[in-house]
Amino acid sequence: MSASVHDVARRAGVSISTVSRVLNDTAPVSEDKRRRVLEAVARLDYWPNPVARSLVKHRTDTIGAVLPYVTGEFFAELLAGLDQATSEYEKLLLLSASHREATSFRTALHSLGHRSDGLIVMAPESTAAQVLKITRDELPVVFLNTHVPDHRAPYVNFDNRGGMRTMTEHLVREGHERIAFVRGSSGAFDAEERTQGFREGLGCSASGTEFEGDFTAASGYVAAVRALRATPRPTAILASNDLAAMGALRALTERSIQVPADMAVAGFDDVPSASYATPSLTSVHVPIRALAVRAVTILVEWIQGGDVAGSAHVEPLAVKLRESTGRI
Amino acid sequence: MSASVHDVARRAGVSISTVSRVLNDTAPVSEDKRRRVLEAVARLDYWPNPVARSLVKHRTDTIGAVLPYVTGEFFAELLAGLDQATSEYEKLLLLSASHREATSFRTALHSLGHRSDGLIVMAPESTAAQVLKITRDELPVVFLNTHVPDHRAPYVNFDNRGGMRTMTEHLVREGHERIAFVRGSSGAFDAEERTQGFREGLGCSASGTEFEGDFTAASGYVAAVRALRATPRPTAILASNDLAAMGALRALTERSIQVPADMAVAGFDDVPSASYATPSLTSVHVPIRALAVRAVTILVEWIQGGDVAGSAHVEPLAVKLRESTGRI
DNA sequence: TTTGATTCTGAAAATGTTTTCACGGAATTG
DNA sequence: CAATTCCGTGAAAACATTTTCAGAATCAAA
Repeated sequence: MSASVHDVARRAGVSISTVSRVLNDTAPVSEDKRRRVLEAVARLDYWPNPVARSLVKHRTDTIGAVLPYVTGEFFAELLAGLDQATSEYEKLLLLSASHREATSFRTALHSLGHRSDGLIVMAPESTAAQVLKITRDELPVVFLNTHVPDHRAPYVNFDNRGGMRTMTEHLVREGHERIAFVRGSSGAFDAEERTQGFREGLGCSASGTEFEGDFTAASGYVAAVRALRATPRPTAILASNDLAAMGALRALTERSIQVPADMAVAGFDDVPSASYATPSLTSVHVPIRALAVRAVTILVEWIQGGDVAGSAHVEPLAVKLRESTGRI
Repeated sequence: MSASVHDVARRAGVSISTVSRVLNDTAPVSEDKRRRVLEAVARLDYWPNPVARSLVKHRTDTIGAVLPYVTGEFFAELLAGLDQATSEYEKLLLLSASHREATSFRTALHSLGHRSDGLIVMAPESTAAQVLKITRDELPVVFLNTHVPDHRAPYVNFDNRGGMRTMTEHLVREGHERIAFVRGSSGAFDAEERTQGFREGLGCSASGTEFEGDFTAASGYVAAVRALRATPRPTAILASNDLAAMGALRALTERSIQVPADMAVAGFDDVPSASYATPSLTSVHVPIRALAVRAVTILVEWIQGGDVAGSAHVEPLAVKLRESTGRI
């Protein structure tokens, strides 16, 4: 068992209050005793127990993150942002992923509640109101890529709809009149928004065919195969995310369909490997890492007593053109 | 402020001990009082404060993970495994990444120490002894992909050397006599092992040229460019990980070098996107997700009092052949 | 010299739980 | 019927800190 304040106090010949005062620099202590305390701390290799500390200070120096899942490059980037920001603010990151159904979501929020000073919640398949009903304003919550219709809490989103609209408009402008669209997971807020954006972007000169999908490479593969069988055949495949686009790309290369000559392909997210695909993948760039940092920054400011009431950010997204849609 | 045991006890007209007994089912309580307690709990939406609980029980139901960084698909898979296993065991995951230098490593270990019941440590650039010197046997530590020369602690590794040796041998057998090798980060245990494996696999009939690298796509790109200039030109590029292999692949496609016809390419890790690259990437398959699960399982067993003294696992690795080395 | 402020210090309270202890009453045993 | 066991219960201790409170000592000002 490791040393406690009492051990340090005994060894230094002072009271535990004095030890605490030295360690936290919270009140003047005579030079003599300070030296003795410090020496005892070093000798015993004493580290204050953060649990006891949290109990009395009502502060855990920990930030909780509730995510739907953690696989894929998109989440790797997201986590990298969360990790970077939290460690910059000298906080720890308490992770609770794999939460898609409401019940596990609920328990996750509760067990993270007292263990962290605030939460970053990404719940594209849920809504902010449901989350806030559980935390009941007892805990700062900043939402990330989540629908917050009443703007009741700070959030950091990106323009799923606008990004996809811009991408679609670009394809139409490039002369594509029939575009196959691979949808994302049904029921997910961001997937719906992207689908909306696609429809808006089509305008009146182009027509779109939508295929089921769930953000996986497999779903993109299947959609591409089905798209190839359609008559007349579409000239472009636009997927709801890069992973699905990669799946589509694979289906096409396997069948020796030239990309972009015979079929253009585009994705969404612009994950790192999009630029390393062959052909490199045109995608809607989402600076998710920076957005995660931004969310943490807002949360930390809130925790430290700052006013973040109106902190709502919707990042505009731009298209990153690459080989898979031609005319690099 | 949320309700405490005292509030529940007062409302139910019992003592706090009784409330605790009902909630933890730790001693018989009369049916009448049990009902009243449960009703008060529901009414006040009471959730026991886990911090206070941890303080007295010396148990946090949290598992700490100390990682060198969190970017890339490899780490996404690793985290997915950690997350999956911890949530299965109803534990939380406390993450502390971005630790490569010894000093931040030290503070990370200390602050994770009292906040978690045990640690999963991946420190390829460090050694187990250094870590254990800090935790001083006060905390269960299971190592993942880390050098534990004295087998003093349980670890879950995979055969970096053997995997790379097998891959090299395969290339040699396929007729490659000059192979360019892209090294991983110097100083990292796994990088060194892979380099060793490459050298061993060459045998006497083939010759290898090694290029600097650091597990990034950029380093693979640069190495490939340099390899192309070498005379005589190598016929295969073998990278220390898939990301670097993707970078090499990119350099080659940009220069219209046919893969695998003009140049074979292979990687290590077999990340999900390796199978979606064009051409799909031959790689040494590392079941990192399953290995992470295994590490957590060992740790949890240890925490629950099991005997894990001899738990050392080194996963043998197999080569996954794909298009980038021909003869799928 | 007295007053008042300032500096330093330790005892004790507080944080929100679980667990130990002691005790009364009921049930069981001889 | 006495002795023993068992069940149900609340008071109090314990966990490892920080913080409040009050008191002692020192020092400056009047």
